[in-house]
Amino acid sequence: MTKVGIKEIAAKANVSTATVSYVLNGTRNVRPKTKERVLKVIEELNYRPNDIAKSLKSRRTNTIGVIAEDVTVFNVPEIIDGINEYADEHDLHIILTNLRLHRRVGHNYSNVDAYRKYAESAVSDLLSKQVEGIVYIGVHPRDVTGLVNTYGKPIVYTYCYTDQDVSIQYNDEQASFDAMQYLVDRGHKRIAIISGLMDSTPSRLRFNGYYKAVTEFQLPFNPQYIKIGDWGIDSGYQLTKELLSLPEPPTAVLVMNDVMAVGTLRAAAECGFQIPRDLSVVGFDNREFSDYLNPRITTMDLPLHEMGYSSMNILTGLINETEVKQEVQPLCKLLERESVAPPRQE
Amino acid sequence: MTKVGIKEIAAKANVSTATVSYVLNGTRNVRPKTKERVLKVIEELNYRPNDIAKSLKSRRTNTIGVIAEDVTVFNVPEIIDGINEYADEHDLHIILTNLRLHRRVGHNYSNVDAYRKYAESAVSDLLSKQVEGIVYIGVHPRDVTGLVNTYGKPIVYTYCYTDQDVSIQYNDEQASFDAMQYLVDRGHKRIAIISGLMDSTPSRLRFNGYYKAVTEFQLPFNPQYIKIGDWGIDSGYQLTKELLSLPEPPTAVLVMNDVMAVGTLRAAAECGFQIPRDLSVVGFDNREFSDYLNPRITTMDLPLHEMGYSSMNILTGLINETEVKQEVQPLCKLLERESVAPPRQE
DNA sequence: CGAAATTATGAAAGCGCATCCAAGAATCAG
DNA sequence: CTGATTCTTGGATGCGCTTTCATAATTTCG
Repeated sequence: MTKVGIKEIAAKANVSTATVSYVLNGTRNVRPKTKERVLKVIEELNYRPNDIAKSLKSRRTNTIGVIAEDVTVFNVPEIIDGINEYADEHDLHIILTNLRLHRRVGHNYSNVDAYRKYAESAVSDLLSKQVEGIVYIGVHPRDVTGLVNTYGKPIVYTYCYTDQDVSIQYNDEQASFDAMQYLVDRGHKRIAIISGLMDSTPSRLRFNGYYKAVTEFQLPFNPQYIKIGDWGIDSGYQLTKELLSLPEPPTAVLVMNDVMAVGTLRAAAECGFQIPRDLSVVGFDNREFSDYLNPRITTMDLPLHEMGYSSMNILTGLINETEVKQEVQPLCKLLERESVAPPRQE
Repeated sequence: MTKVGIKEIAAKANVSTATVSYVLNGTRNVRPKTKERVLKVIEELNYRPNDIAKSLKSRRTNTIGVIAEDVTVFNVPEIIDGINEYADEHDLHIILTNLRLHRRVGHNYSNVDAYRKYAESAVSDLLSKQVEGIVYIGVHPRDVTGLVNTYGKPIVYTYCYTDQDVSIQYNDEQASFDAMQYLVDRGHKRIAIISGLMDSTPSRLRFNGYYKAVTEFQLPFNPQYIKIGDWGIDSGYQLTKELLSLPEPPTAVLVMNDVMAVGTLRAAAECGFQIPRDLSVVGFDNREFSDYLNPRITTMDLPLHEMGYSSMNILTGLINETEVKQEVQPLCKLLERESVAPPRQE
């Protein structure tokens, strides 16, 4: 099985290498007879074009670099899947770089400097590989402004915020507002919120959505209904306990991720609050387990697939310098399940 | 920002392109003075080597193709992470192809022919990209013998079985036996099993482990304790109900995945069985949610990361034709949590 | 039927780099 | 100081392909 190239094909088919190239790529008209002859030899010799050589000459690799901060984090695979769908449709290849931040710098991603070196080295490798653009997938929707220099190659960030480059992120504020509206529609007025850490942009945006709803729907604004968690299960548990021991506990709580909502469920059970009868709960993220809990949690589904797909769409626009499409911000969608009911009559 | 190559460097540093190449790769001694001069120009011109050209000439791409049947399935990201760890350590790159079987052929992967074309096209693309080897990640640990022809390039399968090529899979039988041993050690004798579909190799292997334990520990063998589920939550629910309505219900049940175990929990709650007091449960897979349930499920953790890492290790051995290492079969590890207790005195 | 228009093919250059072959510069032994 | 030895550098080739420029084959049509 010796290496067979365009040259061998040409020789055996009695044509020039140019002709072989033309039939291979359909770049130029070739007489049907000649074409057939070449094709036959290609078949016989089981020829497979060498994309490396092709790329060197044509200066196109049809390859996109994808940098994921950590593929093991729940949101990432679905985003990658969206990227893949686009790639399949457009005959693009994906080189995946997994920064493995989780393992390398732990869970504190707030200090961008701590992992910039990994990101930069990843970008550098990708540029050497001649990718035509880069998609950067964060694991927390936080601010990564000025993270890496791509030396002119287009880059699109997703699942994180940046103001120097393009970034695709769902509408956090809207999602939060929508959840509130859903609760209000069912008659709730005393609605608490368990937020994530406030150093995170989406926490602030989601809080904005909450506050906007409070104002717009003229809900009672009770500072004690506002709790700041740390995204972890224990803080959900702890803060829910605080909420439920209030003289006038809320009838519903908006929890900024499903993990904390698990804590909420536990706390409610311990305090003798039945969900949703005594307390309605809306989560965020639509984690798989939210459907396995008892009750099944009503939660905000994130448009992850769309974010991946859309990132690629924008990116290829940048690459080909075609008309920059109007970016439509992907929207979250509330998944109705069992953790919300109207408030009890008092 | 015009393209700068080795040639421009050479010109500006007053050396030949050969010399530049030598300092770049350290392939040959270069006088420190010359070296420094070249390095300085490289710095100044912000030169970045072109891996495409490099690969064409050197005939090495340092690139491994990874084919995942579906990246959104729970086991895959962790395997990829293991692959990445190895790749990082050995300066290898990963081209990821996501077959997206989930979306393209639904959940029935038993008919290999249904998706062979996708696999073959993926392999073909990867070979054109001149990958040095391929890792194939299944989503069900099933038999994929003879799936694709790689035309001589090494391929390693993981999370699936094949007997024509190398495949890395954890020891299913052992895992099942270990779980049984754990239960027996705590005093259980009447142990039921809820298996997955029997068309799957691991189901059979795990059943073997169960049966081996029954024999070895001289447990009562009750055919009614053997239930065949379909991996889904409902079947776990249904079969547990059947188990619990037996005249002499089991004191423990080994459930072949955590999803079905969720059904077990629900059924037990409905039947007034308290877990673990009235029924001990051991799951499989260590899904994230198994730690969020009430009680937290004791489950078999799969060595996914190790499988990825190990696959790469074996694969690079194949590529470099070094001594083929003795394959050590990765082992599952029981995660003790709250769903197992000694049986009640009767 | 023959010249012009059209279509099909080839020869060769070169993408950016690694590396072989040879030669020049520096160093050393005596 | 000279020839032998070692260290350092360059010229040139080619990896497998695309593409330009030029030429040959075929068709069109007056």
